[in-house]
Amino acid sequence: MASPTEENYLKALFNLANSQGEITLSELASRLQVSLPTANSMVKSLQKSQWLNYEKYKPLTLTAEGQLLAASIIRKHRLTELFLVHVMKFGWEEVHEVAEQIEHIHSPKFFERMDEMLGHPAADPHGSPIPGLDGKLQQQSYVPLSSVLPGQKVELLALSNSSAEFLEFLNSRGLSLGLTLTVISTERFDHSMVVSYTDHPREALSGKVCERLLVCVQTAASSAH
Amino acid sequence: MASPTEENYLKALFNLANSQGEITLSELASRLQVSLPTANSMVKSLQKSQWLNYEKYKPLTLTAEGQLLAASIIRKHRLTELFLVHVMKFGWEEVHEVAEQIEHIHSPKFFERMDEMLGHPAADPHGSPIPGLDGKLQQQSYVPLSSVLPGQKVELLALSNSSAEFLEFLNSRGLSLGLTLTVISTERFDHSMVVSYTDHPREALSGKVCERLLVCVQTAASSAH
DNA sequence: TTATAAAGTTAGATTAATCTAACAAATTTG
DNA sequence: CAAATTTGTTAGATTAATCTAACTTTATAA
Repeated sequence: MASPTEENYLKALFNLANSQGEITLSELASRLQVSLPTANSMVKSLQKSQWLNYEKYKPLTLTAEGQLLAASIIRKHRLTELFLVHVMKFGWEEVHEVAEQIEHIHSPKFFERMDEMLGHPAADPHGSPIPGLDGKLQQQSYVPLSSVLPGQKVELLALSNSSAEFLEFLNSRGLSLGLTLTVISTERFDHSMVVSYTDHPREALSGKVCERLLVCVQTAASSAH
Repeated sequence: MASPTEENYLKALFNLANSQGEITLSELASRLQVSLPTANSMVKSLQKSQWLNYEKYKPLTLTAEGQLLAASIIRKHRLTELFLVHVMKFGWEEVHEVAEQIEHIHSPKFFERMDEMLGHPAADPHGSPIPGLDGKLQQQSYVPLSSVLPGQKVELLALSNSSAEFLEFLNSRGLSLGLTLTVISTERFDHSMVVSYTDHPREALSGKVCERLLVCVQTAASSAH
């Protein structure tokens, strides 16, 4: 069984692999704020546990087992964040630190209950996908509202940034997650957009705002039921 | 800050002090399933952190600080158990192991939210009191039903043992926590009792059962509102 | 293409938590 | 009260996770 420390290394390796592709030891060390020799010796021990492929001076890659384990920790982290926000009424800014601790709890049932209580969500409040129990990441299908063309209907599913001020602004416009928006027009010169939604037939949103609203474009398949 | 290991030692010391009074090193070691030298060296390190009074060959006592810290961990443990049962629908038998892990989470808000969601409970499902934020244990006012005199009205608040069979038995008699019972008579020879409660004007309970039902005798103060 | 810089490795030390073996103090008991 | 037993202590080793210092390999660049 992996120690919390090992789990943190696996998580970092997984995240680096999914953004950079190749992982170097220095990247790993700086991500985890440890010295190179520390990362080096941990890498050797993760190899011994069969979670990592390691050869001297070569880039690092997770084994299939390592990927599965890493994904399960990220799944626990993201479920926890959602649970804290939706069930325990935490603010989005407050959840990360606690989730970093709770992700290391060993109890399949605990996290499956969270998942049930949340209705099997596919993404956390920041729009990051939640790996399934099989360790597979659903490909992230969110796009910023700013990239949507006029006439399209989209569902507001996440925010790329959730400062208190931004949330207040959204509240003041009656914007909340889950809402369906229709893009009416876009302004080429400042990238602002006019959209319509419940009780708001014409609302203008600045380019900055539109970049931060993550939406899912509704296809025939996703809007049918 | 205390490590999870140190927290477990403090918890054990607190519990031993509250049941045995004097704590010996061997009791501590056997409670925690570690060797005597291990307990000995940890005891010295707890002393250095000012949580424990220690002198060679003398019994162990927690400092005021140590008691406060220990109580806060027990508070987190018991709140977690209740939260798992009442909010997350765990069975009583399943909660202990998870609570042993979650009690080490550092997040005042997390546990205060649990406390709120549970309505500031004073005792866990086994009848053990939950220390307040000040580290004080409400004096446990539960007594076994077997020690209650005929004619008295009591409230069933906890069980001293909650095996699946016992819970099933209670269900079959319509007995549940929170119920008000009136003791009709006791049998001196086998310690069985006859009690009455909702829809059960005369129910005989064996001495064994009566010992396991923890009740609070209703005073004028506690039954008025 | 060789010199310098960056990245990676090895060696050796430290701290926390654990162990066994050996010894010492305190307590129990014949 | 002295012998035997229990309890507590010290010494020394181990493992995980970390560090600094010194060195080597790979990459960059003049």
